[in-house]
Amino acid sequence: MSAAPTPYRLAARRLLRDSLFQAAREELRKRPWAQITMGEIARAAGVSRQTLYNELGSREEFAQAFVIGEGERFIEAVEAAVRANVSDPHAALAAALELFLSTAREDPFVRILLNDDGTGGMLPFVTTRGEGLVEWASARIAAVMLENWPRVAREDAELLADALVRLSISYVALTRESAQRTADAVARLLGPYVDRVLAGG
Amino acid sequence: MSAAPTPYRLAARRLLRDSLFQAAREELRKRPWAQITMGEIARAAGVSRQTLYNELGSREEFAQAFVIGEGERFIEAVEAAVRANVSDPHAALAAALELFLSTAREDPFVRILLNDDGTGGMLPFVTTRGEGLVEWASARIAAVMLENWPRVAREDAELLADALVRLSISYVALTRESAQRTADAVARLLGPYVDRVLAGG
DNA sequence: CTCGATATGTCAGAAAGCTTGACAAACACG
DNA sequence: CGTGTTTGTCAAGCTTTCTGACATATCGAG
Repeated sequence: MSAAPTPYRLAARRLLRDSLFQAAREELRKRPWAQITMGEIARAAGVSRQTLYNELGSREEFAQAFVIGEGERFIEAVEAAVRANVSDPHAALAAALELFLSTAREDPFVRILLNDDGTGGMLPFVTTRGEGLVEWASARIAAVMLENWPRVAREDAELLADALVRLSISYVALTRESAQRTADAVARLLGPYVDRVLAGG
Repeated sequence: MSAAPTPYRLAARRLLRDSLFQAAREELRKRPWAQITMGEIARAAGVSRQTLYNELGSREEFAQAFVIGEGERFIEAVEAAVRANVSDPHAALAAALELFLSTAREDPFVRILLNDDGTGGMLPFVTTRGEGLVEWASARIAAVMLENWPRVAREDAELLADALVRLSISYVALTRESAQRTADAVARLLGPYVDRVLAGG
């Protein structure tokens, strides 16, 4: 059926997607999402409109994939924070969340997201239309948990990861306290559950 | 006729060439040039043999292009050294040469070149078959000279650059003294000529 | 509300690039 | 000297991208 694509093919594919996302990123610096045309993105990437549709499906799918792509920048740091605190799960939780919150707030793209006045921005793609993003991020988080704490049941890890991702998004969107205090608070909140699942049930 | 290629097309082209060069680089770590097949390079890059030939022409042309590609790593540092010494051309000359010699000697690929026992290595492609390399490098050097010292005549810059490139290659291939002393010596040797052409005649 | 303009999503056909299998010529080795 | 490998090239087949066109949906102006 689908034979394994050669290394070069894979790289070319990634290059294409990256070019399109890069183009979108640059357009987003100039005007909000609603005012950016699929055709403009394609043209800015130096590619035909059809190619964009072939690769990303639709405007909706493009936006979701784009948001997930932006998330890559954060998830790696988060995963590293977890791995650096394998011996102390509570600390890992707090560190990862704190790292995420503090770096996200300084990120140019996140700032654009937060500046959304509700008319034509990309905010829906991390909230109401954010299924893809949440699924993707929580799968990554659950994976890193299972990798580092093998005694945790898959179901438990997935629930925890899902909740964490949702809380993280919420706290980025609407900050009450410092990243530090927020992270500690969430760590206290979820600590008991963590202890329970770590004990194996 | 040849319409301007779009950004993505250019990037894809570069990706292809880079993949092929990368593959060659890795093969060269295992065995000498003469024992490496065009087919092996293509396969290692995940591309068909035909594509390699379409892109690079022939084994000979591939080797020349490859050597020039490796040269990119050095020429940038050299150009930077020149730009950092615009006010003192003698110092620029010495600094650039010294930088080139000392970094080149530590470079993995250059070491492979120097280990050539004469049977089947790539050494010819920087010496007897090095027209492409010398032309390319001296054009780059001449360009950076003309850019920084506009009073110099094109012809004079080209002669100087050509000689410098040839001397550089020779000194890398066959070192007598430290990079420092060699660079100073060459700077003394060519200093008078530099003064003359800088004076505009 | 309707009209006109623009954007989305899709399609078929042309063009470009990559792959495959084959081949003659050159070369290398035993 | 012959056998096997490599080089360089070709044609045919696929895949991907481009182009122009189209129906449909959406938005703004009058």
